[in-house]
Amino acid sequence: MNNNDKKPFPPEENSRRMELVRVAARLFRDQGYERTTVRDLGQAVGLQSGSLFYHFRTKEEILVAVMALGITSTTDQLQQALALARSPREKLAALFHVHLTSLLGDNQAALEVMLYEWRSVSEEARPGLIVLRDRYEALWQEVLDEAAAAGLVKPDTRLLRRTLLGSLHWSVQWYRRDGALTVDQLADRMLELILLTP
Amino acid sequence: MNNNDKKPFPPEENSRRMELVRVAARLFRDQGYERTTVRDLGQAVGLQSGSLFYHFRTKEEILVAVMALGITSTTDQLQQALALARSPREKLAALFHVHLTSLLGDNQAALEVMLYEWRSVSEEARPGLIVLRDRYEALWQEVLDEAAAAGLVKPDTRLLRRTLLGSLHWSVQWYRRDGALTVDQLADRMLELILLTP
DNA sequence: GTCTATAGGGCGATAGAC
DNA sequence: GTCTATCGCCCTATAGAC
Repeated sequence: MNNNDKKPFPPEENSRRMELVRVAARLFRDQGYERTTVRDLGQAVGLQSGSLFYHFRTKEEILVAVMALGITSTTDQLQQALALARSPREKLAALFHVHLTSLLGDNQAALEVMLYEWRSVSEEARPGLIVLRDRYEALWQEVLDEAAAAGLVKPDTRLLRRTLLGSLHWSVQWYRRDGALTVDQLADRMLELILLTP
Repeated sequence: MNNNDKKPFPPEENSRRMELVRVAARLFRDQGYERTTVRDLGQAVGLQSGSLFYHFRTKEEILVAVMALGITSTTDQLQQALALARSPREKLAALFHVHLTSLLGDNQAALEVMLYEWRSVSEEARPGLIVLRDRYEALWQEVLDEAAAAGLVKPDTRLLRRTLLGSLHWSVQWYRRDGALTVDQLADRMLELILLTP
């Protein structure tokens, strides 16, 4: 099976392809997409650079796969957490905890690549990723609207969504895992900053 | 005069060099530093690519000059605005207005490059830029501490500084100049989101 | 200060053997 | 599915003329 008959964002069931995507996520995050060569990537997974092009048509296709993984797996985690939450307040907390865990936790470099490598995505590939991003942000919007209706946060929820996501995204620039705060503590304190009722 | 006898971050008095930096800022912001070639830059200023290296030793030196310009000019503007402000509340507003004007206004691509191209800066060049960034953030910290003492914002000012700067930085990803909000209106509404007393 | 010309190397991607 | 070998291109930076 070659990749020509794949849908744009398959569930990455194929484990070899999935492994490549995970390794690429780390390299792209650490060095940037443009600075990471296909030779770097091949070496990191124990392949010659040419062999990568059996699994992906282009280097950009790898980037798109990384970004799609980052946003879909975070969306999945958020959906699971929201299903367990039993109040607007708990749902609100889930937004912060899932996002920061995905961004700062030990498993995921992919979400960070999603946030910081948009400029390297071609016009053709953008729409598909935007759909995935919008789906994630729609979950945020729902929860924030519910929280505002319950008097937990200020009512300007569209701007609130954008500012909060900006705050969380930026945490990768300064958060240190060996610092004073755990990821969960950070999530709690960031939530506290925007709550109207302590 | 060659560039070998220049200080690390001169006031960019030389107007030819300054022009190069301004044009580079726009290209680096729009295409990214790595994707922008010295040929692109030469063409944009009407020079052959080789001629650029009379003004700068390396391409990276251009990036560093852009980033230094972005942060120092924003710091200057903030200092001027703070000198005119006559209350903690006015100072707080100045933080938002200056930052967003610098980031989203018509004159500055340099600050955006400062925020998003750190990965391309060599280890040797980073410390100098970090000093400039810390100077800017120290101004923020002072004003936020004063605002917290006056009961305007929550008291966790170190985290508040980081989350607010993240919120503002992220605005470049979604703000549209032809949209419903002017930059000043946006600054007011973002400020409103974190004020304890309306 | 800017030009022409090019050195010297790295890049993404392909072809064909196994 | 992976390897070896390599194509053709583009990159930053330099040398020397003007």
